[in-house]
Amino acid sequence: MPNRFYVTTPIYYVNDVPHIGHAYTTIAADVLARFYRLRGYDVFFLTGLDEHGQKVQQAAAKAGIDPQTHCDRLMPKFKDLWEKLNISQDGFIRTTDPQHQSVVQRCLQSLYDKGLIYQAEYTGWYCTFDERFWTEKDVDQGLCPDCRRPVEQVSERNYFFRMSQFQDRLKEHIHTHPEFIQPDSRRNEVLGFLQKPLEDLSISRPKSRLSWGIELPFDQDCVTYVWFDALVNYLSGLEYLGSPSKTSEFWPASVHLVGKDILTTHAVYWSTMLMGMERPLPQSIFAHGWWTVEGEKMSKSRGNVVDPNAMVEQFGTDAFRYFLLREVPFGQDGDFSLKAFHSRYQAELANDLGNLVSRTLAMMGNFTNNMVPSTNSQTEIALDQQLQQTASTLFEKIEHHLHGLEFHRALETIWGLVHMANQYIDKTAPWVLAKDPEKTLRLQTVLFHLAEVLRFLTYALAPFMPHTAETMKTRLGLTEDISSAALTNYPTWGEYTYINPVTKGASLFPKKDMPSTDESPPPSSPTLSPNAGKNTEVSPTPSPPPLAPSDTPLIGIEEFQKIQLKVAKILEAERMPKSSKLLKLQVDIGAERRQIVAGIGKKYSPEELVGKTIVVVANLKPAKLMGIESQGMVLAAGENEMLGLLGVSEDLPAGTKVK
RNA sequence: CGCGGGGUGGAGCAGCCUGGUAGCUCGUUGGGCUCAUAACCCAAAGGUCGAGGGUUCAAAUCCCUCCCCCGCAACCA
Repeated sequence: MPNRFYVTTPIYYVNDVPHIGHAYTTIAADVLARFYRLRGYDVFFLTGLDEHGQKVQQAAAKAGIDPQTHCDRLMPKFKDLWEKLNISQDGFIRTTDPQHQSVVQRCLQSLYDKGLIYQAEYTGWYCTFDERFWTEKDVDQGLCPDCRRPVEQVSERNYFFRMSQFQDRLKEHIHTHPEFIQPDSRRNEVLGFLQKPLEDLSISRPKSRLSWGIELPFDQDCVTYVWFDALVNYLSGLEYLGSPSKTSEFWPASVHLVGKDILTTHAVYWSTMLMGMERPLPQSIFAHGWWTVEGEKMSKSRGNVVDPNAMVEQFGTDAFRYFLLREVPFGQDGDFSLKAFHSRYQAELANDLGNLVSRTLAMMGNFTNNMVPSTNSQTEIALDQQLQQTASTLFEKIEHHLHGLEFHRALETIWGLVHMANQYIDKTAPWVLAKDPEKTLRLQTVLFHLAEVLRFLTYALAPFMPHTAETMKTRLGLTEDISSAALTNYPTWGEYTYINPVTKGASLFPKKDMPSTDESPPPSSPTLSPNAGKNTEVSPTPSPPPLAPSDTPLIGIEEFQKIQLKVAKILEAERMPKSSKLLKLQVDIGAERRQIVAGIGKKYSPEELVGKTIVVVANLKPAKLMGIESQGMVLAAGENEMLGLLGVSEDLPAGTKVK
């Protein structure tokens, strides 16, 4: 009976624009899947899309199409990207698949039948605009903490899953299964979360508020809430996308890869759901880190979201895959910078690996007529043994590192061999041997050793850089299959008989100029809706909803004239205590003096502001900010982040009207 | 005292849990080589391990205090 390996990515929210975060998880899963296939395991690799929920419903309504059509239109951006990134998923699930929906309903029904789902009245503060509930604590003076509109107290019928029942069992499980939640720091986080009493989980929404979802089998007025729908994909995908005979054999999953933001959901919600359904828990849930971009948090408003498509165009699929996994340990946060990418590309891919392949094959072309010679054991020396030794232990090490999801260490180890091969060439100096006819046997031995190293590297790289491995295989004239079950046993040094000529070919990784930063990718396709709300946590990096200009209604001139803008001079400025953003300003607006609190403290220091001439709204209703009254508002540019104050180009006196 | 992460040669990091010659990559400098994608190989220089105090025969590592940076939360009239 073959070993089995079942790996999943989260299902991504279809309304999101695919970015580096999505690519990261999926590439990692792909490497694992490819590696275990190579090792002869029976592998199932599942990824897909979460297509239900409010944001989809809204976006579709806005586009004037039905939600399913909307999803069908968006789906290819993910599927195409996975193709481009050489992702070898065995199943691509969509939560709108009818089969998925029926599995979800079956799960709901089984929990309901066991008395694990009950109905209750939920009362909370509801914001109609955001269409969401807030807790007592969130609500600020009767206003929605998000949009500052008034909230109202609303009660609605809801179904709850008795999650609280499983709290102790879950804690126990985590304690007795150290591998269950990884890395360790995350495990502690979850245990910390479980210190507090666990509440029951709301799993339904009335159709009146949300219709785009899966109907509860026991109440046609409700749909199930996103989490229940989404998490069940890990079971349902197996059931109808996997080969039927294998369904039961693949569960429990070997590893769920998730972003750190959705760890609790998986570790707690999903685990307790499985307990309720009397299914075994996954062997492990691994939470990886997040990427910043050039040192900054990735966000749409900053416009620094990395489009994987653009990276692939610039550096190629394999280089992108390599960089993501090599740059940062999988459990940690990392920074994506073009400079770092370029530097690794140049040094490690072009110079170390690419050049190794190139110089080796060139020597075979020059000295042995493009053939791999055979070794002559009599001429072997300690140096050769050392190389053999390192190559022969390579796969054990890779397997060890991949078992712990230490992709970067696996790659580091592979590059250790690359490095050693380059040293070997230098020390053996084949070009010197080639000049001396008496050294022909030794030359052949050296070149044979180099061929073997390249053959081993080909296998080792196959899961990480499938295309490169394929090219190397062709160049070396290998006849072996490097895609599946080829490493059921690790390769043995010297076992392979080279019969085909080698071909040098073009550079594996041609040198590149440092790409200019302003060569940013074009904005995403106009059919994409910019919505990605907070309830889309199945995707690794939910983005804040950006402003949609088209939503802003036009106003007439008379309305604009209600706003009284004036030129003002800053007299004093000081920081508000305990606030990083707020500054308290005293400004002169001609006739009077005003105190204004402004959120510009990140960009400006109080000292540099004094004496500046700015523009303020003079007739804004006063408000209190952190206890201090603000009698107006300064005008500044920028979306989420304040980028600059508005001034006037002429030196105008304070109080001048602006229109 | 809101939560968390971090401060180690020019840059980016490892080491810290389980005290005992401070390590890696890049960069710099010098050298070697000419098979190769001006690539490769060797060597050297460069560090009060944020500050102070404590424990110890011994502290980057353990304990206390302080300073600074970065996320999150709050704040953005």
